[in-house]
Amino acid sequence: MSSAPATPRAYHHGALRPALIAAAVATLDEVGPAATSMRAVARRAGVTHAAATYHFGDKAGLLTAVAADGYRMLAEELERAERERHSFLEVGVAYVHFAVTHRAHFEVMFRPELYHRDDPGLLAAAAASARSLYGTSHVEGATLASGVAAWSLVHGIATLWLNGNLPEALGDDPEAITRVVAAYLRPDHRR
Amino acid sequence: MSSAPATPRAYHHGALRPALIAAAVATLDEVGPAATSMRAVARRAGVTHAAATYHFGDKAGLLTAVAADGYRMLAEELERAERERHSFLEVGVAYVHFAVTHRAHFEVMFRPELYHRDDPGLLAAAAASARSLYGTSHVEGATLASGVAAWSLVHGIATLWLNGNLPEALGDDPEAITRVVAAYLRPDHRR
DNA sequence: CCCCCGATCTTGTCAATGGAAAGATTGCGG
DNA sequence: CCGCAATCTTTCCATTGACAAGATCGGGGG
Repeated sequence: MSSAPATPRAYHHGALRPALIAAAVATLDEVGPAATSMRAVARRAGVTHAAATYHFGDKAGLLTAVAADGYRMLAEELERAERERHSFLEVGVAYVHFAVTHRAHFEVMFRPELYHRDDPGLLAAAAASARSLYGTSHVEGATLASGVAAWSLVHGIATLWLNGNLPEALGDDPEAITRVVAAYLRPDHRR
Repeated sequence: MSSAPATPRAYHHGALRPALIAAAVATLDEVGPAATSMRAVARRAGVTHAAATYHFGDKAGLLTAVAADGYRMLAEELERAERERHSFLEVGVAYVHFAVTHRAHFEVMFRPELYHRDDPGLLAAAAASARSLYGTSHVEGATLASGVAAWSLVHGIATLWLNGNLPEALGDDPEAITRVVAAYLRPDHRR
């Protein structure tokens, strides 16, 4: 009866690909992108590093999958914020919230030298995120610039926060900081 | 007479430390921080990898020197912009200009996991940069938040530009983009 | 004047890494 | 039921960062 343990550890894992991605995210969260190695990720997933190479080609391929997942999740969170809060500011807050709660994904996403920029799946996911950020209207000129201003502001807050570069006097809640700091954007571009 | 060639290549280099830093910056500019190795930097400087280890302790030590140089140069450029242009906006433009023209320094500076954050020389240089950014007045509350807003905005523009994430419709001049985008900051916090 | 000592740089070694090649194992379709 | 392709392992190689030990140089004290 007990011929099949809880984790069969069969020769064929069955779902190694997502398991490796999860292991990569966990490792990235613990030691950061620089110190994350294919072998450590594979060890965490219980396989050899060559198994990871088989599924993703190379290290950049693995991180490409992580980045694509990140863009998908970001698009979803931004859309939900837009849908539920109906506020441009709260979309920005959601952006910072994503960066802080999904640090591994976020850091990989904005370090293009780590992954394959031309991956089709990644490009599609990134485009979806951009749509959520700028809104559904692909406008030019002033509206585009205002969207970039809002994105740059929250992106700056997120990266500076993650690197520990924001003054301590602002407190330790990045979302609250976003609300305070974003107040210095001109309000006339909000919906 | 010709016993001393142009570059003596003596056993003692004479100024290996700054030469290694320059080689590191050149390598960083060419292949990025991830692919920069101690050995490649040492090769470029014409010495063995162990020579670099002797002068900087480890790889993080070398990058600490690069980051400290970067903070010193940034502080200088920001102060000059403030002195010559008398405009808060132009200080932000100078920030983006620094990031684009000193990409190697900038990328290392804001990747703290790459260097020794507690290095005294680095801390001093970073503090000088922060002073130039926020102005000489160390105020709290609203003024601090407005300074962080301006910093976050230009930092976001700089990092997004360096990663190629800004829409192409904005053009290819990051300083011009900064002037356009920064217009969406409330003007009441400028001097 | 000369030698010694410390600063500087090299050689050699080691474990870990990414990648590639080749082989082992498995399960599925014909 | 069998062959075959997908999946995973083993093995190997060049490179890297770090460390230890040795070689070389230069300047100051005797």
